[in-house]
Amino acid sequence: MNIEPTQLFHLLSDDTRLRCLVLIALEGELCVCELTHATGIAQPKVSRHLALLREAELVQDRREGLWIHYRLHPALPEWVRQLLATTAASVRDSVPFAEDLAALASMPNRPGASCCA
Amino acid sequence: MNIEPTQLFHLLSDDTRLRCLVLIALEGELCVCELTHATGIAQPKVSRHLALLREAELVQDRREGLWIHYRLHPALPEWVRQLLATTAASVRDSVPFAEDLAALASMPNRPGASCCA
DNA sequence: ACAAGATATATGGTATAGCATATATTCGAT
DNA sequence: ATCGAATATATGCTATACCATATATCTTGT
Repeated sequence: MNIEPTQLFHLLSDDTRLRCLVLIALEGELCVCELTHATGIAQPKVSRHLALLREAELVQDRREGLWIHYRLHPALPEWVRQLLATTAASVRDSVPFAEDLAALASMPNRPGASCCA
Repeated sequence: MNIEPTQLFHLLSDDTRLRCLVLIALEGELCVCELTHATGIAQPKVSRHLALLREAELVQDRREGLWIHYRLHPALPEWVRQLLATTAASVRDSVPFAEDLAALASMPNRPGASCCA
């Protein structure tokens, strides 16, 4: 992937996209319903913004039955990965990110890897 | 300063602003005519974008005679400073940033600190 | 048939560009 | 000292392009 810096920053400049990306960066892999539940944002809106992140190859999707899981794209350049980590670490304790993480943690019936012991 | 992450990223998502910020981050302090010369962007355009960066307190200006020098704002949070450094380091060898740096280096009569021995 | 997710379209708001012009500061001449 | 010109930078104004939202609809898998 060979994203222009300005394009990267533009993708990060939207609330819906940044919240989803921070959650994905911190949790590793999340499906749309988890992102929707965590943020309280309408599903079509989440889906549309995830599509933009996917088209730019910032995230990669993986289907598993009904669910589609999103994770950071494996081919992400190191500086982008580092930038996302720095950002996620610095915002995870402030609104709305802390609330998103809390809502995600208390979500019942999560489909992802958080299933068993 | 207490900038919202999305606002920060929006400011970085414009070519003119990012080029100016990278130059300032790498050079320490630059005046408008240096930024104009280095980038080849029209002066009013540079000025207007610097004003946006100044209003967001990403940069600080200092008048010295005719010249107004811009530097990164001293009160910048550490993670923002780190993010800018990571970004600048990773783009400084690619277009258009490398050309900007070269044009700046070969600029005659620079007003800044590059004066005397 | 139902559930999860994706997409199309219309629309309203906002950012940007470009030109012209305004302000500030210095310098030279009288 | 004052006036005027020149240089550096900033700002009004307007047209335009872009982006995000919302609603409805479509697709895919069980």
